[in-house]
Amino acid sequence: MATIRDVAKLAGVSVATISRFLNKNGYVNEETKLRVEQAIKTLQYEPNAMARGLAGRKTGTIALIFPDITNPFFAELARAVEDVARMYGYTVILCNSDNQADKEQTYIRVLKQRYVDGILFASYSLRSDDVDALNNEKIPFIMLDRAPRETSCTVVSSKHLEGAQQAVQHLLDEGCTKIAHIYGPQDTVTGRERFMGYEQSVKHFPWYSPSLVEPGYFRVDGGMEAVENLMKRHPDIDGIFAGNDTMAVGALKKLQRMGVRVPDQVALCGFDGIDLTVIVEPEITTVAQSIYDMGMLSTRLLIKKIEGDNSEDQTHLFDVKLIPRESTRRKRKE
Amino acid sequence: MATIRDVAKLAGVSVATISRFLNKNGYVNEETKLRVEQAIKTLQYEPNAMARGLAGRKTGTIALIFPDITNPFFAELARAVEDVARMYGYTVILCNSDNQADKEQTYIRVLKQRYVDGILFASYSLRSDDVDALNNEKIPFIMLDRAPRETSCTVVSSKHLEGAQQAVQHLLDEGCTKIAHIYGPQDTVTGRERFMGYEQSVKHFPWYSPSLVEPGYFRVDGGMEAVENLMKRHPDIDGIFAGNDTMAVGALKKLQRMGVRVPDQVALCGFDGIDLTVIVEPEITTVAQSIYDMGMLSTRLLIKKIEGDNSEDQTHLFDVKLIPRESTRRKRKE
DNA sequence: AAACGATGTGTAACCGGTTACCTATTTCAT
DNA sequence: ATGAAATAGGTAACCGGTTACACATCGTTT
Repeated sequence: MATIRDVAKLAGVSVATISRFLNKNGYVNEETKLRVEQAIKTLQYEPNAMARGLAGRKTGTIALIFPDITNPFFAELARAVEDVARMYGYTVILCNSDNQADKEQTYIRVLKQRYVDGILFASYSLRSDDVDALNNEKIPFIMLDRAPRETSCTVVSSKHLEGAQQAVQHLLDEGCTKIAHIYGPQDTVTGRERFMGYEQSVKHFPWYSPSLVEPGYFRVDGGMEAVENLMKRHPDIDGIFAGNDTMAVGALKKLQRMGVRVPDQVALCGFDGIDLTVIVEPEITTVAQSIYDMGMLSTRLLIKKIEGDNSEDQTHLFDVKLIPRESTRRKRKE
Repeated sequence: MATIRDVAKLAGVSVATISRFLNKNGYVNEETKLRVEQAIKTLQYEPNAMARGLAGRKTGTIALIFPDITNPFFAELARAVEDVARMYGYTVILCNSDNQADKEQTYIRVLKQRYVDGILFASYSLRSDDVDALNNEKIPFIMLDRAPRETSCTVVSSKHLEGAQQAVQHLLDEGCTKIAHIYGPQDTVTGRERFMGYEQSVKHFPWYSPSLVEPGYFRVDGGMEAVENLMKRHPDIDGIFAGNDTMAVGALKKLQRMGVRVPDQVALCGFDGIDLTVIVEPEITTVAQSIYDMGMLSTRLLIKKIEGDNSEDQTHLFDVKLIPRESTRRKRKE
């Protein structure tokens, strides 16, 4: 493989000129440019990213740390991140943390060694002091759906609380008179805020009871189990708001197995807007997040930071949108 | 950040000794080792991967090129690859090709620049001469489900043909008397071999007709459309073998919409064994590939190659396994 | 006693870029 | 006419590792 010195020799200039040409900084005469271009072409020269990284402390690499690529939500996010990164000439490193703090720590260490230019976090186990550490080391990073207390950093998230309220309101509008909630892990912002949204929307109703909520761990089987418990306690439930789509899918499955008709007997609404919701029958009403857009924005923000943007850290909140589908389309009482 | 020279100074030895210690090659006195260890700890020294890569031409990075991370099959594959890679101290770069040759070309160029140690291909647009080029440049790589003609390389794949035959046989065993096939892209090995398996299994039946097959493009909507066309042409179809699970899910959806009972009226079988098949109701019978295992094996093979294994290129064929589920559980005629 | 291999460590070149600093010429405003 | 600014490009140090080679010591073999 040709090196920059080979090119310099062939073009009859110094390496500095080649470097200036490549990086488009400093002055290079037009004629010289042509000669350099020619030399690069004949030698099929490709600058070595390793050397570049070492000398310039830029690797053109960003890391994406999240729980599990197998989860459709994160897969879509990853897709957006990779698309944008490629557009800007960056490469994406994939890190599955399984929400385990130690894995995350290892990743951070390894990524530092590898001089990644920035990190995108969509994982929940990060502690506040880890965030501080990153800040101190001046590694640009963005948090998705997670705002560490007290430390300033850029956060990209959705209006979970508002979305949850919309979901419950929608169920009420469809005529539901007793609405349960399957909630996600309460150590996540998403799980917590959606729970709160539900609670705030229903607590003033006479039918409300704390036994109308059940954990579902953001998983399909969790949703199934939750439904079973809920229906056992309250056979007269006629609406369920699941804290995410995965649990909603599980809920639907269990309801169908139990012979409960959706939406006539029980209406069901999820949260996230992943494709799974339109794959099942009936299709599930959901509060859609702009997953792809969130991925795009966070990547753009990260790259901006990497490339020297020093503006204040900000929290970006995305609107969510209720998408009514069959799982809540109830025949109205006249 | 501390460098190797800082460590050397503190430990009172030369950089060579530190390097030898770190890489466990060459002799280092036991007492010296202790001093070096101590120095590394006090300075919180982390070797710089960039410098290592430049000097040693090893980056500890492998790339995974496939169509789309959003596809559950590839997501699971990616998960396996990342898990194994992490175990061996490698980092995974994510590349979505969308099966576009130009994107793949760009990736290969970029990845070469970045000195990835090896590449895992699960994308289909690669041409034979591209493979040759990789071979010439001595970049270790593995192909998943794709054997380029004439060039030798390591391939990891499944017994698609056999699996397809199993699927059809299973439908026959369940009493189906007219079986259609929704096929995937014929420029993919997977699509082609499964089609062939179907054809070979049914062509000798009197009911067989070429109009019993319909393309579904490996997509949900493709599966839906295919079912519509098939049922229009042959309302008496009582079994469908879909070339992958995604299309099977689409087929199920359309059948349900059309009011066709699954499995009583039409039995349905997919291929791949992704989670989607147990999320829908009824759960879909499928020919499961060992997706995770395939990912693990190919990553192991790749890393072996990277670390100097020169043994002959081989083709590894995984067994597939039919998993009977509700979508084919028909009441037998006595 | 000489020769040899194993052990232990240091020196310095090298990997392939970037860039601070320097020199030289040309342009242009005062 | 003159000095500042813009243009053009070269030299060499530097990024932080790896490793070939040299050298020294010590135990073992012949």
